[in-house]
Amino acid sequence: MPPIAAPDESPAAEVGTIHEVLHAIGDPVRLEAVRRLDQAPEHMLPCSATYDGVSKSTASHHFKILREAGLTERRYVDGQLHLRLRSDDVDGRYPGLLGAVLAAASDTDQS
Amino acid sequence: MPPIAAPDESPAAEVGTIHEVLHAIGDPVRLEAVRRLDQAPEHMLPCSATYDGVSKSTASHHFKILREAGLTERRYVDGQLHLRLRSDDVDGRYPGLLGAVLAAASDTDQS
DNA sequence: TCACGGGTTCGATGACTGTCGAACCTATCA
DNA sequence: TGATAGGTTCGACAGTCATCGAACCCGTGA
Repeated sequence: MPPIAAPDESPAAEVGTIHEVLHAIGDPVRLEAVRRLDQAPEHMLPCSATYDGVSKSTASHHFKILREAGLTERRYVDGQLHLRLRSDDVDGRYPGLLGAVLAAASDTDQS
Repeated sequence: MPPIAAPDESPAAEVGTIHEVLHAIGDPVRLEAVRRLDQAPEHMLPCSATYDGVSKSTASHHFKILREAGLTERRYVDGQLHLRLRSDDVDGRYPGLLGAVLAAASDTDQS
């Protein structure tokens, strides 16, 4: 079954301002979610696979921030809600930003 | 007179973690300061030339955050305290990050 | 239809953070 | 030496924000 947009998510939000984007990835939990999405097939993961160490409700709050900053969107895959990183859109708006941030975040993760 | 390090600033701090750096530039006042420094000769400006719209004490608080994240250092030039952006060090640690962030910040500034 | 897994919203809370003015510090100059 | 410009530290404060559990919502399957 191909990815289906979540009900309230067509069309996707615009990529936010640089301030919004930096604020969104400036939180460690959110940066980690973005990093995992970036490394996942089709940049997509079930929500629950994007975080550890916080509660479901805290995670949900973080998802909202990422979504509203235009970094992610929601998709139903096989009946389960996934997050997809909109790296194409973000890269179009801020060339090189995600790459540099994620390279740094991955270095940190491996150290 | 060549730039002299401020008294408590030899050696310069290390460039901080990606979390620290993103947090530092995630504030609009601080991002603007970094943007101005990036565009200044030798990436250096008098402190007072790096901000508008906040008080001296607030600015000083922001300078401290930038400095402790390893993004800037202090220098006396002609008897006046300047800030210098350590773009070489930051670029060495996080290649492409500053460039992408500042390109985005400059786009925003010109719009 | 009911149960369940998975995610969202709400309200509360404590921690964090940007902000300011006052007092202070530093370098410079008359 | 005293004054000044420019920056720092301190304390206070209001607003923000990450966090949580409870209640709720949604999609799915028995």
